[in-house]
This record gives sequence, structure tokens and C-alpha cells, in this order.
Amino acid sequence: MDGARSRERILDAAEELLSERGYAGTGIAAISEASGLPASSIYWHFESKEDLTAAAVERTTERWLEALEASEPGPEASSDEVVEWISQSLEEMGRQLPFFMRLSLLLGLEVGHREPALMERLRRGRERTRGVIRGTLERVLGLEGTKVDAPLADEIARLSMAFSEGASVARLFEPEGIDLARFVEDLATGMRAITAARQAEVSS
Amino acid sequence: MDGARSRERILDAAEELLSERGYAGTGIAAISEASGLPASSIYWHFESKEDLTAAAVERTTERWLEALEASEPGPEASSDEVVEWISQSLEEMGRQLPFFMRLSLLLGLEVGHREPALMERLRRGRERTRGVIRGTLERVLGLEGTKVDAPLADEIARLSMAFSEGASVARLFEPEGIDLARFVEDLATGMRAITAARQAEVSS
DNA sequence: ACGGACCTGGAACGATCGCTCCAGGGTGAC
DNA sequence: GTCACCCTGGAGCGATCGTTCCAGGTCCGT
Repeated sequence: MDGARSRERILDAAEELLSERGYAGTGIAAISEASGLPASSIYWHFESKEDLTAAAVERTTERWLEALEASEPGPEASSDEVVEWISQSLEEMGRQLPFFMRLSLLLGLEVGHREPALMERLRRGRERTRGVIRGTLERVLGLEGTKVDAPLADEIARLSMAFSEGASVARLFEPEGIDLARFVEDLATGMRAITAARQAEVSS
Repeated sequence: MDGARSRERILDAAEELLSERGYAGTGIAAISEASGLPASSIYWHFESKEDLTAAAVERTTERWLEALEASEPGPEASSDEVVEWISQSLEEMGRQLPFFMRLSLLLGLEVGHREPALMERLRRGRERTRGVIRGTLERVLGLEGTKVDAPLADEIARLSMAFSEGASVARLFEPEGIDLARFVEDLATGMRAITAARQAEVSS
């Protein structure tokens, strides 16, 4: 009866199952059971499994970026506040790991090379995430009295993302392996050192 | 006729397909076609798809660790040589990404939580990798005149792995996104800074 | 030459895959 | 009341899934 609500329920189920079992491992029957709606309803709302997957990725990405941007520190934020922000983002990432990160990683690895459109979607999500991080870094590193040009800010943002994502993967295999608070400190220390080294290199 | 050779061909095909399409995405028929052997031969050599997967993971992990240990710098290596070693290991990792890293990530994400035995196998491979890195770090950081205790070396090894793995994931989405040589420099810079900061913290 | 161990070829099993079809219930406009 | 539209229920399509069975080929020791 309520089509919009049904669509959301299907997306909820798809998001959860896809991020847990991957594309090939998630059957329409499983999504049907998890959402409580028959397969025909799924195919009324979505063209195909591929289409449903794309919609789930889209929604998950949008939610993740919303949460990320909402927590973004203001333009007057201190360096410590940014460290705090990164920490919170990572926790948010940790909470959304079954949805955003697992979905990106799993689908990117599994079907990325076979479905360029899906891969492009995932890539854009990553780019936008990097954009948010870069923007904050530029403002904050600028506030500290050092001049950071755009390419360097982009590189540091890339490295920060890689570092964080690697930590999330490590936590997947060993949930107790990485202390998140310590990790964020180390991330800040490392990125500051790399920024300093790169700037010294340019000016010499 | 030559059973041992057939077994290897099946493992080759399984390794390639599993690391590319994941567990659920790889059918016995596909492995049969890629190896040139009928399904019955696969089931003569292996009990089940699960058993074959475990064997493929085992062999890939062993090969990766062999390559890693073979390239390990000697006990007299300088800091620069270690950086060089890490760089080569990453390139090796890059070359073996479709086999070792993709396999670990994909299977860990996809079926890890459903198959604890497989997950344990993957975890052990990661632990041994970390052990090799930690051993080298201990020796090298020791040579630099600083005293590094075991827990710190372990933490730095964890962070190095996370950083490297994150970079590999980033390269999956954007192959041109990360300059490997620059990345290794940044890795060294960052880890040195983190080590120094952690040591200062302890001695204060 | 012969028995036996090792391995392959191909057919076939029930279950599940993504997907389609269509009858019919629910709801709002008129 | 009834018509049109939106959505659901369930049966069922051909294809593929993991797996099994077994006849028969190849190779070795004797």
C-alpha cells in the first residue's frame, strides 16, 4: 500500500545484506525475506538487482557524506578540534562500516571492474569524502601559520584517508587490534610530520 | 594423469577467480573452465568449494610470506635500505594484490564472519606479515640509537600495515591516485615521527 | 599380460539463481 | 459505486549453483 515505505524497507535490507555478504552472495530471495516483501515488489520498485544495488550504494553514500559534513568543524576551529573531528568521523565510519565502507570495499573489489558505472559511483563518493577532509585540512593547516598549497592538501587528504581506511580494515580482522584514540593521535602526528617535510622540500 | 600438476592448475584458477570475483561470485564451473579440468577432477582433489578455497588461501599466503621474507633486509641494513625494502615489498604487494591482498580483503569481508576457520587462516597470515615488519623495525630502529620496546614496535608495525593497505585500496579505486615512491617516503616520515612522539611520551 | 591405483569425462541430481507474469486487494477521485 | 492506479501474493520460467555417480582411460608394479 505505501510504496515509498516499501522502497525504503527494500533498500534497508539490500544495504545490510550487500554490505555483509557482497553482491553475488546476496540473493533476491534473501532481500525479500529480510524486507518482508515478495520478489515481485522488489521488481516493481527496481528494474534489476543491479539497479537496486546502485540505489543502495547511492543512498548509503549520501548518508555517509551528510553525517561527515554535518560533523565538520567550523572555519575557526583549532587544530585540536580538527583532531577531535577526525576522531568522531572515524567513529562514525566505524558505526557505518557495515554500510558505507564495507559496501564500497566489497562492491569495489567484487564487481568494480565488471560494472564501470557502479565503480564510478563509488569513486565519486570517495572523492567527495576526500574533498571534505581536504577542505578542513586547508583551513586548519592555514590557521597554524603554514602555507599549504592545494596539491599538498590533496595529498595529505589522500594519505589520511588511506591511513584511516587501512585501520578500519585492520579492525575488521582484529577488532581489538587498534586503539582508536591512539590511532587518531598517531594520524595527526604523522600527517603533521609529512606536511612539514613536504613543505621543507619545496622551499629548499 | 599427472594429479599433482592438475591440483596446481585448479589452485591457480581458483586463486585468480576468487581474488577477482569473491567466493560467492566464483562458480565451480568457472574454475573448471579456467583450469581446463572437469568438475569431477576438482572434487577428486578437494572435498568441497570451501576446502578448495581454504587451500587457495593457504598457498597464496605462503607464497606472499616467502616473497616478503626473501626480500627482508639483513640485520646490518641501514634505515634507507629498510625504506627501500618496504618500497619493494609494497610493489610486490601491488603485483600480488590480485592474489594475496584482494583474496584476504574479499574473503575476509565476504565470508569471514560466517566461516571462522577461514577467518583464522587470514588472520594468521596478517599476523605473520606483521611479525616480519616488526622484526625489521625493531632491528633498524634499534640501530638508529633509539630504544624501541616490543609493544611500540608492534604498534608501529600495525600502523605501517594499515597505511600500506589503505594505500593499496586507494589504488584499487584510483590507480593513478597515489605515487608509490612518494608514498613510501611519507610512510617513513610518518612512522619516524610517531615513534619519536611515543618515545617522548613514555620518557616524560 | 594383468590387476589396481589414480585421475578424467560427462551426465545428472535437487536447490537456488535472477526474473516475469498475472490475478487481485487497497486506496483515492469523481 | 465504480473506475483507475499502485502495489502485493504466489506460481513458475530457464539457467546456473554445488555436488555426486560411475564408466573408462592411463600408468605402474609384478
